[in-house]
Amino acid sequence: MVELLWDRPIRDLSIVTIMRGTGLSRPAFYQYFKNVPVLIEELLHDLEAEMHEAATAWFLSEGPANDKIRETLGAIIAVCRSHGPVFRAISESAPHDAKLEASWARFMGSWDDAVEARIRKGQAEGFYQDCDAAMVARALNRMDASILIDGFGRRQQRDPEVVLDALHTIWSRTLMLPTYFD
Amino acid sequence: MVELLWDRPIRDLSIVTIMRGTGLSRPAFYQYFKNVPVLIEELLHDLEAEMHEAATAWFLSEGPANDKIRETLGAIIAVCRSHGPVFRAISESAPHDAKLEASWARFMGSWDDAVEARIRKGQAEGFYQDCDAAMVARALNRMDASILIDGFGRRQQRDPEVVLDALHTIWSRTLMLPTYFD
DNA sequence: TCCCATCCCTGACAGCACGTCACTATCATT
DNA sequence: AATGATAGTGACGTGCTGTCAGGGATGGGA
Repeated sequence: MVELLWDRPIRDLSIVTIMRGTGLSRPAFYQYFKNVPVLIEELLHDLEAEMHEAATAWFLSEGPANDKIRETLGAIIAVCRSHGPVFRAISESAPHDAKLEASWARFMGSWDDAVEARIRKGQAEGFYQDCDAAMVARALNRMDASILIDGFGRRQQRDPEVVLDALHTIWSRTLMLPTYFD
Repeated sequence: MVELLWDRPIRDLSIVTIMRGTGLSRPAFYQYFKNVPVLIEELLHDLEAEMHEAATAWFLSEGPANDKIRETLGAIIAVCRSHGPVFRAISESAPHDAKLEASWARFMGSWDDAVEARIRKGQAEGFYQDCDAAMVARALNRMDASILIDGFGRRQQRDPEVVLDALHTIWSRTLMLPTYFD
């Protein structure tokens, strides 16, 4: 099914098309998964650890850590380069299933909390500019999610360097005090 | 139907639920619209002019125009405060319909082009910082879309001032040379 | 007043995808 | 060889979509 997601839009993801690749019949699907949204939810769960691990560089850093921001964005991009279509499937399916919507909101919410906390820490230390940490964290996270899904959610992907540069530009100019630019 | 969108998630938007409010039967829907995605596409078309008009303050401005950025963001927020659910419906339905997906991509693409052009102009004039104008424009636009739909896409909306401050913070810090901050 | 043509609307139908269930085939164990 | 468990399927009911032939109401003309 993940193979399908690389080339097909979400609207082609019926249980028939999923099972077509397996040589099994449609009802066989229900012996392994409750339904498609639950399957997608499991894929999200599998990726959650990998994503959070990718972000530790900045989350656990001290000081302005502008290079850590770049490193973390790069690691996140790397995850999306190999699993982008899964994230696309999750975000596009979420509005159509209550449980998946809740899982996706919780996933994004945990990022919002972590980023907000790290921004507050940098502000308290005097390295980051003043701003509404909660709302800015939310906005930057939504930007990342949209751009990553847009750029790496299907087979033909964008140039990772270009995306990294753009995101890092926005993150660092928003957060860093000009003094602490590398 | 727009009334429905204020309170119901997109998954509740069947033709039966749409027609329930009209006192007419389900087939009557097809006398006025080809299908639901086409109806949504018409709503998008109606909003397109209003949105572009909201952004003229910055697009047509000269110089750094940091206040025009804020004014334009505020005007866009105002449109979303009254039509947010429509934008939510469009963005959430787009992946499930090829034509609507194309319309939505074209709509966002025209914003990307306009913002990119304005950034380039500011850079040429020496008021805006150097950056990949195309990719940064795309990222900022995706951020706006996500945050606006998230914040104003249903009845219970966020505080517009908080959203405006956060977005303006990110836009201005990303684009402005520190010299030209108001 | 009566007729009829036009338009708006509806009941009913076929198509499609989903989720379930009773049933079968296969295979390991005794 | 008999038995039990497990994997897999055909067939059914449901809900939604899009279409179509038919039924009323409305309004102009004889």
